[in-house]
Amino acid sequence: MANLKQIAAELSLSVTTVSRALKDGPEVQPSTIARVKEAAKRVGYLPNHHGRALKTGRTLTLTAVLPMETRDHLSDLLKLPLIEGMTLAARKAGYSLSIYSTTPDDDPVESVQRQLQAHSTDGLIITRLVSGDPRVKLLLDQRMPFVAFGRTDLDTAYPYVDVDNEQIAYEATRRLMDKGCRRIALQLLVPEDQGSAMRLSGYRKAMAEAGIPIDQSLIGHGMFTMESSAAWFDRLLACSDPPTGLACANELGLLGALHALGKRGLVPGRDVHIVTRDSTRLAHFLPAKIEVHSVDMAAVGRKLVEVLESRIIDPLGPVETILLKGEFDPGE
Amino acid sequence: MANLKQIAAELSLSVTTVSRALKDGPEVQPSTIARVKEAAKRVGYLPNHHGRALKTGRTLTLTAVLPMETRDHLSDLLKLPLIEGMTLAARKAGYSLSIYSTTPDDDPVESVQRQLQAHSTDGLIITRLVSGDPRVKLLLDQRMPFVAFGRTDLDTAYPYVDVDNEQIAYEATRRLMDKGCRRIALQLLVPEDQGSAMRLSGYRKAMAEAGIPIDQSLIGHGMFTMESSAAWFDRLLACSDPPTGLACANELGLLGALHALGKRGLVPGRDVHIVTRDSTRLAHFLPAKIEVHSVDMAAVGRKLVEVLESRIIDPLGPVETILLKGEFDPGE
DNA sequence: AGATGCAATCGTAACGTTACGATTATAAAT
DNA sequence: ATTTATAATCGTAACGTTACGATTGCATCT
Repeated sequence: MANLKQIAAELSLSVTTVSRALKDGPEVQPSTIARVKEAAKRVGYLPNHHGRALKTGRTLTLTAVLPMETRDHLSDLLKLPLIEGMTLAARKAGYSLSIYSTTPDDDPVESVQRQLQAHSTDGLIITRLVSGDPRVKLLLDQRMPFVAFGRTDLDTAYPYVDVDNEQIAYEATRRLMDKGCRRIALQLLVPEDQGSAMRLSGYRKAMAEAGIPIDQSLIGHGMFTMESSAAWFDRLLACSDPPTGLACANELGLLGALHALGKRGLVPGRDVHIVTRDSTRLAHFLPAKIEVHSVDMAAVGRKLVEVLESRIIDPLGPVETILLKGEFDPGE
Repeated sequence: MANLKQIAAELSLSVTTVSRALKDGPEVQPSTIARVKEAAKRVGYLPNHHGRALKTGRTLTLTAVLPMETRDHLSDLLKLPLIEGMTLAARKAGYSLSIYSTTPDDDPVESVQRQLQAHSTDGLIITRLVSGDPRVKLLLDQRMPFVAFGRTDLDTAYPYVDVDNEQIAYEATRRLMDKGCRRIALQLLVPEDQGSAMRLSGYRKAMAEAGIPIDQSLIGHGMFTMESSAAWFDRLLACSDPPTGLACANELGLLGALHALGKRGLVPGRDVHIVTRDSTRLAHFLPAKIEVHSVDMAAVGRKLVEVLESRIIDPLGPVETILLKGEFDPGE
């Protein structure tokens, strides 16, 4: 296979000059640069990744640690555009992207540690942060460039990309108000989760602006199945003053809501208005009229790589944090 | 960071001996091996990927070339378990997996070529083979270990993993017959596609066994949207002797069929029986009674890696080809 | 003429690893 | 006591690259 040595021999140059010529070194004569580049192209030279990595310490590889969702495959819908966004952005920046899938019984800290020590990556993308995530501290300590998808409750600054849950919930609530709803149900996932807290805050803000008092019974937590979701919405619709606007937490929540409505013969878009999150695909195929507020996951992937890249280039630079806004899908 | 040199210095041994001890070389005294391993563990030694790759020529990296589906995001459902299967199997075998996403305007041959020449991977997984796929020839010529997901019409032998479309269509047809259907509609994607040809063959076989003549009007091609799919099924249902069994090509096809049925007030499972492919998720959430015949994509991913691995270990060994069967999802 | 500066190129060493032949020490055989 | 075999360890080179100081040639200035 072609390498610098061969090109050097062929042109009676030193390896050094060839190396420099290929990166347009200012010390090399323009005519020599041209000759070298021509020869490199002719013999199909591509730099050897490992020789370079060994010498420079840069691997031109990024690694994304992604948890496998064996339990809830619906949320996977979001993961694929994320992967696509990351891989393409990485490629554009000259990196290749390695995917490290973790199973539920993998120790997340250990999986990060292994990546660190094998020196096989220039930067890490971590996802699914937990409260006080130990990986953040570990990576900061070791000075391994990284970026997190999501925030957690740490007082140290670290680079992350996250979805602006507050804005999303605010806009969803406002949209339901625009449809005339005043009693609006908000479905959340885990109350202790940072994202859910932000969503609640956005909801509260919209309600306060409209001068509508908060009814705690319209705020629900912890529905992870369609069944439990349906049961909750069913209970709400059964009460004396039922909600006329529903903000679903995700796709499962939407299906639960539809189920509950169907049971009572209520029609979405007429009797009740629904806004849901990140369910473009499903909502698109359902006959019901549903508004979808979603985040461009491919953009999240791109941003993750961009932040990580700038982190690698300048590890001591300002800590970038990015919040991505959601948008309503255009109506049909 | 810990390396062989440091361990050697600490134990007053040569780098060679340490290197050998860590791989249980028979030339090293057992007591020395123990000492070395203890020291390695203590200082947190992990072999440097690039030093090793440079010396041995093996990178311990596999690369999967995956096309991005900007057009039809539904089929993506199948890709995520595929990725998960591949990454986990790769990890188990001591490899890391790199994802190379290609956009529709990437030249597939060039993308493979780049991987080849950068010497940055031990093996390639290629997908979406086209008729007479030039990549197969290229990779065989260059002796780069690879495995394909899917078959194509080449007379040269090459390793692949594929889905047994013939068996799947056969079983789907049989299942509909078991429900009492005799007029069975078969929806296919692209007629010139190898997979569709095999499906047709499986359908024909089942029909022949049951002594039912083939009605060409019940075999449909090339529906890539829900709308066109709905239109086709609608036309079928409108005719004088409509089908009572529908075999849908994929999720879009299923949605089209349901749409057509709903329009005429027909109920799946009562008036018409439906079998569809790889739509577990969607079918699970729809109220309609639908049978789903699906292939375990995580298993496909695992098999791809396993075949590729054995290819790397023994490039001149027998060419493995694997056909994976589909299965009906268990009823509720 | 000799010194000075600059442009262009070269040579050596190093990154961390492994392959392989050389070397030493120890025990067994003559 | 000398040879021979064996076990254990060492030293050197190499994989392909890049960093850096050294070297060469040539024009310019005093």
